[in-house]
Amino acid sequence: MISSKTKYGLQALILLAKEYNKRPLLITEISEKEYIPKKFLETILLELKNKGYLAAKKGRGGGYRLIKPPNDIIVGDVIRILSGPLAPTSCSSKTAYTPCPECKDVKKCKIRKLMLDVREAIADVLDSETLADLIKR
Amino acid sequence: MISSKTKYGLQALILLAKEYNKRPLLITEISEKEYIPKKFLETILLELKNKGYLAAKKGRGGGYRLIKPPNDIIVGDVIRILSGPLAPTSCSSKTAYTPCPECKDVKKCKIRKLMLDVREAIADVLDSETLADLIKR
DNA sequence: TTATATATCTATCAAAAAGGTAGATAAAAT
DNA sequence: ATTTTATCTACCTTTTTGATAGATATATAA
Repeated sequence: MISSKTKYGLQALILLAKEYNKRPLLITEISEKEYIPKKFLETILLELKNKGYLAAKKGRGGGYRLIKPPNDIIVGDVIRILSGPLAPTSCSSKTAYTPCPECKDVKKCKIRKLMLDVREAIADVLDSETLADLIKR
Repeated sequence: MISSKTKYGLQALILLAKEYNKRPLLITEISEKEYIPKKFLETILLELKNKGYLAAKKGRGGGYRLIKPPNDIIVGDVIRILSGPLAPTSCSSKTAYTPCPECKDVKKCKIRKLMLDVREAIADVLDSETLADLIKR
């Protein structure tokens, strides 16, 4: 299951993508439209800003906007930021590989082999989907 | 990420599958071979028994054994028992569908549509893999 | 320059889930 | 009867999730 945080982040990005190159959106605005707790949303947007996805402007006429065009934003990357690696186990992660502490022989582990397949299946979907694709669905 | 519980359960089932139609395995035995905390493993094996996957026998010469042959056991089903639905959101689950509480229109939700694809990708892998396949990897 | 509108920072907090453990009890075999 | 095993009852601790309150910094407009 993805966390509420991740879902909220995607919902916000979808709204922001629709206003790309138009006007910035306020935290309050996004919060109300999507029924996302405002203070929680604050922390999510801040994180996405710190990771280089959003620009923020304070004061009247301020708010958040997307930095990159929606078709340059890979959904898989957004989810990695908000939820961590896509892989079902750390030993099957490409971006954050670590072997299980008690694993006798990583190369022979049947569960890992299966999870590598699962990871690939998930990544195939999420890494070929941009924010622009998502909106068009 | 799958939980330790799920990983432990799969490890135990793999051992049990290798002894299918031979001898029952003791909790202690599985626990020691796979470095699984014994008391925790107890609860996992009990759950798999209650779901119809294992038979248990008390007393000397007892232990746990698989009820069904390894190629009749679908890994996806085992994971559903130990971790819950495969889908990334409840609104994208086939076996445990519930809409998000604040969702305006489930049919139009872009995130859900994406997650349905992810769910399918995961299920394609896990529901076509039996315990027998897993061991052969 | 002051007021107002906005994002940002600091510091917590509560609830739920994950990951266990202790110790008594029941049942089967010898 | 004794031993060996699973099972049940009842907790417990740590981590993660999902927040909230309140002060502060910064930008704009009057």
